[in-house]
Amino acid sequence: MPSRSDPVPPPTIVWFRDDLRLADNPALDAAVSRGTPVVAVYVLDEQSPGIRPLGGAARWWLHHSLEALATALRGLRIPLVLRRGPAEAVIGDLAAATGADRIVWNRRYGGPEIAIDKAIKTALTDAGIAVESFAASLLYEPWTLKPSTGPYYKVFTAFWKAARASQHPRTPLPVPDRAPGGSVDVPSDLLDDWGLLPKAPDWSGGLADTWTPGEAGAQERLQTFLEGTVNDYAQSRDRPDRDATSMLSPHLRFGEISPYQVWHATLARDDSSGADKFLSEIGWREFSWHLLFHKPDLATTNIDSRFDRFAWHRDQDGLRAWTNGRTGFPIVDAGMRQLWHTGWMHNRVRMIAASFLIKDLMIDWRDGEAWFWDTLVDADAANNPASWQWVAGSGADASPFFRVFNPVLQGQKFDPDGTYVRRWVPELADTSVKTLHEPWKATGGTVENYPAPIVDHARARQRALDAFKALKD
DNA sequence: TTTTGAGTTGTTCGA
DNA sequence: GTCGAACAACTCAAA
Repeated sequence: MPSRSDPVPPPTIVWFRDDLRLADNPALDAAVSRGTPVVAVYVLDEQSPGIRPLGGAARWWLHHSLEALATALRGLRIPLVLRRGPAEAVIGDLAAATGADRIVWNRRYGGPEIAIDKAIKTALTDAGIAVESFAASLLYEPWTLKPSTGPYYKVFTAFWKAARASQHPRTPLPVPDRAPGGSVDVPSDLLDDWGLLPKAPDWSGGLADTWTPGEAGAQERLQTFLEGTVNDYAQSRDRPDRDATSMLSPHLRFGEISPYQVWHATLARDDSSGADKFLSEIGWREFSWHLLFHKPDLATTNIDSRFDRFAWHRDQDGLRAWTNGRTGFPIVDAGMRQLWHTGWMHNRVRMIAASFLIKDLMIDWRDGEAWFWDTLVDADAANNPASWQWVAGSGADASPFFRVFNPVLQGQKFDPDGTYVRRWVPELADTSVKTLHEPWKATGGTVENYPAPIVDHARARQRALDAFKALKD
């Protein structure tokens, strides 16, 4: 037992970033296991070079997730210090103020984030403070998988095959024990002062109705998914009218749950083809980060540079109709309204909506990516741009240019009863299922309050095929 | 070095 | 109604 006169040992700082959880958190685990006081910090960094500011929906999520994290950490006797500013300065100040002799974090994989972390590591090490980092948010860190030819994987199937053959993901760590109490008392910002929540207008009601940010909410979502439809997942995942997907994406985005936890829980529950399919979606997340690591400007630059000369249409009216969910194509509008209301859109509908923007309207995929970045609760620096480039055909392993989704057929195929459309487009609630996905064919030709289609899809498709075909010359 | 098989998610057309 | 082919080559990754 330490006596009163013992000097307080220097604390360890745990820097939380995209890993807002206690369980399976290697950095936190390492800090607590030292047996000295622990200080946790989260830095809202909107100033370091290259950092992309969070979108509105993500800011809402972050606020609630940090609240949950602070509460959970209190149970471990660890204070969560909130600081705003450029990370290098903030972390340096905090290390000095606390007298910490060690700082730990879980690694990040975006270009600017890697540069920041590297600079901080150098500065702290030079100052005699130990730095240790861990793998926590990816099963396969981007540099650990390399094809026998070429610098990185550009085809998902090969990537995933190599990944699965390389190693089995480690077993998740439990929630650590309580840290020893200490007299570390560090001032913190007030979360409310960060202004992460929307005001005037507060558009977050639909988000609050849909989600429970935080580690407990993430675990609950995983359990619900695993108890339900995993074995049916391969078939049902494409149906936006059913609750057949895990909806774990925002929890994974903020690291409230780790892919290791998802991996092991899924396999413990089920080893069917549904589980396999679900895990391959985890694989797509890994693949996107693999791409971002090797292409840090993924959000701004076409992987296929031929697309640099493509004459995207500057169609403000079209873009506005799309963002507002008023294109006149029910499945597209339903998706865009689901996105606005809940901060999330079903994967199948994301593809349809993205294809419509890019191919039917010929609007730059970056405009769509930016809208999703602002409105999705799950957008991250890798998956959002990688997916948009995939639909555009400019990305790795991309969709061929002649693949143009037909919003009517897609609606009929994946929302056959119209349950999804009726839910999100109330103007169409009473429309017969026969014309629900092409309401311009309804008796009378129009549906009250619902817009006429802003393009003729057949003609738009041909226009897109011609334009994209010309790219290869 | 060269060869070979393969590549998330579609649509349309004609037989 | 159903089915296969065409759509466009090209690049990737492994043998």
